[in-house]
Amino acid sequence: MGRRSDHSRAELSEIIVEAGHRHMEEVGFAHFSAREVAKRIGYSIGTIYNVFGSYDALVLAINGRTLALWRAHLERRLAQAQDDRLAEAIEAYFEFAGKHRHAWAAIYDFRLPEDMSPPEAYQAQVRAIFDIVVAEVRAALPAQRSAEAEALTRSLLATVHGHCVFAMNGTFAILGESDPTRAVLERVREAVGAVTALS
Amino acid sequence: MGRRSDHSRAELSEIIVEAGHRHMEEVGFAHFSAREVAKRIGYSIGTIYNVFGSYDALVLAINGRTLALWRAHLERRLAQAQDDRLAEAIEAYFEFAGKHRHAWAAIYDFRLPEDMSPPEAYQAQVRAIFDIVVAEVRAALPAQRSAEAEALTRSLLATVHGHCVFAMNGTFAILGESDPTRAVLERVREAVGAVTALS
DNA sequence: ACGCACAATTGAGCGGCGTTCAATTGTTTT
DNA sequence: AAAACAATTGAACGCCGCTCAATTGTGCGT
Repeated sequence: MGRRSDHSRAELSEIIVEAGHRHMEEVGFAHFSAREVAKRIGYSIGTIYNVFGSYDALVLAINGRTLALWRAHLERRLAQAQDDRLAEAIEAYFEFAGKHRHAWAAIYDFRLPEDMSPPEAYQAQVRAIFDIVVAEVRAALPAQRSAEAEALTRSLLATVHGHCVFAMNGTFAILGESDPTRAVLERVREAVGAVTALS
Repeated sequence: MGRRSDHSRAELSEIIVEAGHRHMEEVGFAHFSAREVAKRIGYSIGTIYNVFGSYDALVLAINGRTLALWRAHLERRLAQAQDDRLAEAIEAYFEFAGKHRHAWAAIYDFRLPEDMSPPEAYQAQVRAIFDIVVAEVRAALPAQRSAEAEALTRSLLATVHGHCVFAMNGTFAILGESDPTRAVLERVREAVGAVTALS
């Protein structure tokens, strides 16, 4: 058909995303380049564009893979969790961000044009992670208050995320915070405790 | 001396940062360009590099200006605050981010090389904003607990920041959160309340 | 008056980027 | 054998960050 190896679009898409993810992991969003991904898999730049159509779509696919890995990491850590599952989830959040700094940061560094929203598959990845955490928050809440689990989880995810961002981007270093996970665990316990307290 | 207008380096630096800030505000970090800044002020690209030395230093100067504007905004809103000063501070945080979306996001989109840390003047801007908030948090705490104000403020800033990020980047839209400031205000009240409660 | 050091400014040139698309190659189908 | 199809290429375009030898005007010493 074409020439050298002749993968189907679907196969190539996999290969590109995998190599792209590695490249992102190594150099970070600011130095990521579609041309370099092409070079690494031995294809030309044109092929990347035939498969993904645009730089944005390529980055979105790579970030989607990062989200999938993140979710897998979270599930693995929760599967082996003892009693304190919320603490385990928070540590898993920080651990993934720390182990995959560049790929993790790329999720937030990349923004698609203001008038577009991410494809459904990408949004589903976000919700999948959310759903895992909702289950843990709901389990930590009194049964008669479990209707509040989703709203509380959105807020607690944002809380954990904020601490993680400040830990990774140096803001906490500037401000003298040395133990971000302890701090955020306190915040989460207070929030859960506040719901539990008023029975 | 040179030619057209012959500003001193210090004057030019001001002019560049101002035009650069406007450009950043208009197009965002991803489409910001030093060449475009030069074009806008009627200078050549070379002059930008004579003054700032690198693209990174230029962006850092522009982000420093954004932080200064942010701090001024915060002070203005707190000066006209009624009773609930913490709520006012949170609203000011969100309001600035909303009014200056692109410039605000650029503070976090930009990362300097891993082995470098931001110049002291930049760090001072971050601490200046922190100090304003510390004063408010301390005022909300029982007198005998004010030693905890700084650690708590670091954590609460991260909490507010996380909610603001999710509000601005669409994560809250995906998850169905429609009132982020209400949510974060609850978290802040719980955290302050937890310190106040155990006398 | 003259020359000289100095400060400010230029812009062509380099390599790299995202993006496009006519051309090429090999496989299927007819 | 020819026509349709799928995969792949890479030169070309306009943009980017960055460098630096050359240029222009000012003020100062003599």
